[in-house]
Amino acid sequence: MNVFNRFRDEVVGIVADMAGEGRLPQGLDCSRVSVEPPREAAHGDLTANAAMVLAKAAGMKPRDLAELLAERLEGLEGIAGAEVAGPGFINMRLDAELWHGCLADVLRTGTAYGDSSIGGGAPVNVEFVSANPTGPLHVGHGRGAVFGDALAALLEKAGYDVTREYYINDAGAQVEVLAKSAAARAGEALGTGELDAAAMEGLYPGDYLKPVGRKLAERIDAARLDADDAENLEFLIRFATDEMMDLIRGDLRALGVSIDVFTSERDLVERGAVDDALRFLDERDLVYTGVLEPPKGKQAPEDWEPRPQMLFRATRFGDDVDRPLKKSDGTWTYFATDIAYHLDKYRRGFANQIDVWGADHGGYVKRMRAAVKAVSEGAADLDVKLCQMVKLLEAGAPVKMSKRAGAFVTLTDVIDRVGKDVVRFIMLTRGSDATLDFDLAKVTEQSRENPVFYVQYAHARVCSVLRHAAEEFEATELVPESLAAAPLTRLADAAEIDLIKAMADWPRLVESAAQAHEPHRVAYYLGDLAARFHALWNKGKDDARLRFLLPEDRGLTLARLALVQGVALVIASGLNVLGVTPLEELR
RNA sequence: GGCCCCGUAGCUCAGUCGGAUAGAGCGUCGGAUUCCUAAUCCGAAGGUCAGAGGUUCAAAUCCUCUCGGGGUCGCCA
Repeated sequence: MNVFNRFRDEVVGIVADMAGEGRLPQGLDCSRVSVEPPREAAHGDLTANAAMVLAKAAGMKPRDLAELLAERLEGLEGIAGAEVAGPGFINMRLDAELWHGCLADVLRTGTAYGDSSIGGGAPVNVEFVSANPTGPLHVGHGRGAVFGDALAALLEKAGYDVTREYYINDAGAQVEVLAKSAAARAGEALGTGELDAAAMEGLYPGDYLKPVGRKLAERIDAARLDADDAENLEFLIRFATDEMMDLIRGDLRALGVSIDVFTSERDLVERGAVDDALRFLDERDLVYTGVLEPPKGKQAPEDWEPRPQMLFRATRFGDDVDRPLKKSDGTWTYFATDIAYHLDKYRRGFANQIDVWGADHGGYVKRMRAAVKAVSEGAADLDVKLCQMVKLLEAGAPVKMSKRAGAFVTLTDVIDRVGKDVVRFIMLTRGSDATLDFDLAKVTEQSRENPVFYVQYAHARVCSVLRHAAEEFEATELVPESLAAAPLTRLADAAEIDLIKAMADWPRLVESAAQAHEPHRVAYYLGDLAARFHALWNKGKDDARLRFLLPEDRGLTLARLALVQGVALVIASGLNVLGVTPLEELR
């Protein structure tokens, strides 16, 4: 348990004890009581808001209640002092030994430090990427992939049972276009000559389909390339989407993302999942035939005509209008199959669902949440995380992406250029709902400006110190388990204790970032921890007594090695969540 | 017109289930290197948290309205 939760329990316990003694009312609601590090270091190590939160119900002035609680807290083991401040905060200082204990805990726990049980093993489904199987992933997909994967890892660290899922949109018109494009490329391979832009009009023009066409040409004869034949089309779609999914799986592998479950829209439709879902809704009177108002935009679509449609009563679940389930040609809308898909996820045991989408899908959030409420009868919750655009830059100038020529910058282009670790870290240096500038030149710079480097450098510096130490100490003395037994009480400088406090904050950060579904907080935390470490390092330049390696004092040296090893472990623990490999050396 | 996201230092952005004197990097100015990687660090200056009301012990954070930027709006996914 982390130090903050531990003392929160103490505070709540004291309130209960005093209620038992009749000094406070029974049954006070302590759910809003928190124990946190104060914003100002001068206010001590911990601060509790209990007195302010409980004052009204207790019928006391906040400061009077705070005094009562502070008196009891002061007597607790590990607390060096407790005083009332401001409107009724209880500020506590902790014994240095308690912080030394935290460091020993880090060293014994290793990169598992920060693991939490708040998830309680509850299943969570994180659906992300879900790019159409019509081509390689581009940079925007990459952001969703990194975000989803890191969020999944964060939730795992917080104790959830996470499934990473990819929804393959292989049933719409776009895969027919793909099939025809692949057939055209196969024809090209069979000797009809190179296709120009005009010949690819309305098809996917990218070069990535040329090898698919060649492969297709080797498998079948020209007669089967006629996509107007339904049976042929069926085959071509299967073939081409399988090829595209291989391509995408390769892209994801290059990014270090591994998906647990791929679900095919086509399979869902074929096994009747959409009919099932719609029957389910219909039985509850949530489907009806009606006519929608035209959109009130300044330009109503020219071909708009009022038409009776099958609609879902999304307005009953907080949406603004009811939503269509069938297109005019009688096939299901994307929304209808997506309802079936989310019902399928719910029936597989996921009452906790997270979807990661691009920001251009923002208009669908309400209806999808409405649908999840409907098909689970209120039992499931869907959180949709929208990832904003990535602006790709080259030394400050926008990188041109020509979609028309099919020559857009792919995710693998970027990974090849800067490496998967850099891509992953940079993608997580902003909240998902902020647009992200990704400068190809800057992200590989070795400077303070580059957060990836800055954090990696801190880790590498620790490794460098340990390499130097290996000249004076046995390898067995330097492993974390041995360092946990070093004379840690000799760590007495305020900057050293501050560094431990920063480490002690990691478990708390894991929990809050996981609950907020915000993995970028991990990247910021690591930047902060790295900064504190670099600062301490430089103090050793001003004052040689603060250096980590002191030839004349083996005990203190071991204590400091324990300290820096702890930093490296926490950084590694955080980088593991982000899916970034901690480096032992920078060149 | 409806809905969603955003508006915080000159720039790029953190901080938002309400907490004390609002933070970081860059940029500007001034410093630190016979030394465990100066690839780093220390200090200074820089704010009407878009604006106006409201809720309360307490608002950048919650509510309402206004302004500004972006996204989106049946038969694309």
